[in-house]
Amino acid sequence: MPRMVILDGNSLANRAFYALPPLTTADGRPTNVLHGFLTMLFRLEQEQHPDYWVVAFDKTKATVRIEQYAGYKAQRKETPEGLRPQFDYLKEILAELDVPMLELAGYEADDLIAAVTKQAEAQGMEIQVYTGDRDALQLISPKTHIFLTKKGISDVECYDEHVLWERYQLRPYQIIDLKGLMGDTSDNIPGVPGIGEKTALKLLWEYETVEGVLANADKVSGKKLQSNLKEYADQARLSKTLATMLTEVPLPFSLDNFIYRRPQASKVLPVLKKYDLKNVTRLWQERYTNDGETTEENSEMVVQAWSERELSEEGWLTQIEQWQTSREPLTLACRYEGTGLQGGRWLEWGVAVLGESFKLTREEASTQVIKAWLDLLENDKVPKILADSKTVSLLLGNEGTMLKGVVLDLSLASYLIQSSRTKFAPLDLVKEYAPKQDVFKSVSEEAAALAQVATKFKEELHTLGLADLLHTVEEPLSLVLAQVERQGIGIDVDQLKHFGEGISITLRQLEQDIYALAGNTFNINSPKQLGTILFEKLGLATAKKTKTGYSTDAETLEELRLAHPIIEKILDYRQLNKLMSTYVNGLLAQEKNGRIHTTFQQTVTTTGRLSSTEPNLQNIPIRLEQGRLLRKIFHPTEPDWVLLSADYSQIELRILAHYSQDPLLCESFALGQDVHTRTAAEVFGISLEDVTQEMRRSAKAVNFGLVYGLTEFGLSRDLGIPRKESKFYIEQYFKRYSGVKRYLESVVAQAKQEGQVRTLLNRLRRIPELFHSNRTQRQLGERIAMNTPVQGTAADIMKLAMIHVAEGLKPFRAAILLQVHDELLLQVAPEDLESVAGLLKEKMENAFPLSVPMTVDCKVGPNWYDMKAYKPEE
DNA sequence: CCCTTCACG
DNA sequence: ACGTACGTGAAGGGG
Repeated sequence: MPRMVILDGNSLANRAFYALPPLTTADGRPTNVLHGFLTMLFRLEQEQHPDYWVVAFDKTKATVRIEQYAGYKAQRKETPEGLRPQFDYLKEILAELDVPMLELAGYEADDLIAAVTKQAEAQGMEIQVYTGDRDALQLISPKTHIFLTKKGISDVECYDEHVLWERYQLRPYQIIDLKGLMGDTSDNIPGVPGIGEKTALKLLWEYETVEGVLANADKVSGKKLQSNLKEYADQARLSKTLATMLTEVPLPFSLDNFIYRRPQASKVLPVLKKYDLKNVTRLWQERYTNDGETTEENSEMVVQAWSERELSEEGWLTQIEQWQTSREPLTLACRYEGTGLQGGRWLEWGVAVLGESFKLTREEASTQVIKAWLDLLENDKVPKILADSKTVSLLLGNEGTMLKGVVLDLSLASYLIQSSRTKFAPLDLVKEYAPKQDVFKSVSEEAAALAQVATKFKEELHTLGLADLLHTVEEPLSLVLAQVERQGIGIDVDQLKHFGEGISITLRQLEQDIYALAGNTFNINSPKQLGTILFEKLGLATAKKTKTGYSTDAETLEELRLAHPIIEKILDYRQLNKLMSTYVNGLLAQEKNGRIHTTFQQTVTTTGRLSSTEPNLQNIPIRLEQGRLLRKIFHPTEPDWVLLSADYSQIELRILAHYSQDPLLCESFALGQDVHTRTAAEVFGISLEDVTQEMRRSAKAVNFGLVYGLTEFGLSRDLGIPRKESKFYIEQYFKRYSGVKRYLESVVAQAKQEGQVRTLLNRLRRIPELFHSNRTQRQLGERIAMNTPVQGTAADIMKLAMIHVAEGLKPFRAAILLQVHDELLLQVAPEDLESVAGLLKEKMENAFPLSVPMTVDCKVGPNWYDMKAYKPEE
């Protein structure tokens, strides 16, 4: 099917103008719109390969709509100074690019777009409309998709009938009714007073159209609303008319004028140069020179439409029966409501296998078919491929169903292949190999597409040596995480509220004190207002750092502590306010039945660590006593059980020792010494007994810095010492620990050669920063190269340990509650405490033996605050 | 929506 | 001369 891409020139130019900083040529002509528009154009051309394309522009004189309504667009501001000339520049460039343009006296871009869309549809084309204007959603059809700019300009979001329905529960034709009711201030479409988006949607869900709403004005709830609907009925109908895009535009030529022609360098490069468009030129060259075209065409796949088979009830039962024994992998797509534990419930399944696809809908299937289907999901002999299996298994769990037999989780696979990715939804995964795929028309098409890219993912996993990591670590771990999330941790709501009340009282007092000291009230939480008070009103020492104003962070304030009594109050206030808003209120908002269930993200970090959200339970305060007290509210979910924690001691330094094989560092761990004291002794050239607390503190900071990629700046800031001194420490360190030095240098060297680093379990991180044009970025790249193998290996080992622990826990009354990077928190029945602690220590220490010993320390207590060291018997 | 600040490993 | 420690998530302000 030929593909037509239509761009709304005015809307996109406006977007670009406001989204981008005011760039200019050397002689001062504005060019930000050119940058934005052309970047988007090139990207779209590369990803979509249009067969036809056109940019539509307004030709505003005496539009048809002004005849209908004098106020139309009356409110619209004059085209801003910097934007107007850019339309001419843009048209000049588009002409050189051989991109067809369309404008017609008396019509807006909108109407031209509608008209072209209609013609193109009639000729059986697939149409994509790019615009920032939501009005265009009315054009959506099975053949027409709308790409709305999100933030900025080149980031777009594809809307089809399904997406529209999911967002608004509206059909495309209702978009004009929506506008009719709520109006549009930017076009000065009045709508009905008092009706915004929320109300308009509610009315349309009930009565479908403006006419339907007006006819039922008596029935709607709310007196004011009723009278407004009656009073402004005509205005609503007029607004709807104004919002309707005109399709009956006399287009003077055929669509053949819009056939895509490949731009020619001889014409394009001069005009890009004329407007100083360096970045755009670079994009152009990447796209059209050095045979980018051919290699890309070769690697790009197109998803085939698999035949979709409809099954009768009998058909389903026999088919499921066959799948139960065929051993053929089923690729599954699941549509659901809610999110995992939060009210997750499946609605539809897509199944793809052997070139055929199927759709199972909850509403339509008989109970018998559903039962057979769920049995199939629970059969671990039936191999399954799907994306984000953790969420799917959690939502199935809500209704007592298990998901077993997952042999490939595509989201996790994609994360290992490209850990810097941020999107892992099915469509994003498919687009990775089939960039032309913009949308799934059905859940069965989704499954078929996933099945086809699954092959590519498997190839890629093997090429990169990541299959083992996926199958032996990430996939089994996702099952463990699902259990942990469902389990949740116990929390004492009353105690938390009480804690919050205490804080509130102090907070109110501090607030009053601060206002008194400042001489007036202001918003203490606003760095901007606070900066004004401190540095202008009170005239405190000129701010140390600025970026978008005065810096008021704790580090800056700490230096001003003695300068004014208000500083200390503000620091206290900040600390307590953080506790109150993030922790007290944040946790209370998440509590359900005395428990909190976090979500562990397994595809977020670039190093392989987990992250925790909604709420984040990996950053519960511990460093300061005031915050640490909060840990009292976390307790086991079972009465009389206890919390058991186990944390790796110095795991990252041990990994560094293993990698570097530095004799001193290895010896230190082999002998079970305090590694910071030993480091101090080496750096200061004294015996262990002579190391002071101060020296140990310095050495500890050096050790800390090592894993981050040590810098003089960082160390001097951390220890509050001059750069000279930190430089000295680092030199001394590397003199004694020359193996560490050699190792770190070799990691960086290898990373620069390969553009990537790996962890012990082969986890991969690419480091484009190493080749960045900016020196700071390149240095960051070097630190990443030093840090990632260490941090990532620690993550690998912990993940492996979690899998072994979860397995070993089965005979016992115990459960994992949390993972905090180098710590596991469990709850255990007292009678199993000793066995479980022994098991925990054993599994964690031996998860992946290194050339230096691993040490795990256990603690036990009734809550997460009152934890006492616990040594299980051997 | 981006920035600042601050909580953790 | 510049600007930096590595990896995260949440809340609040303000454009």
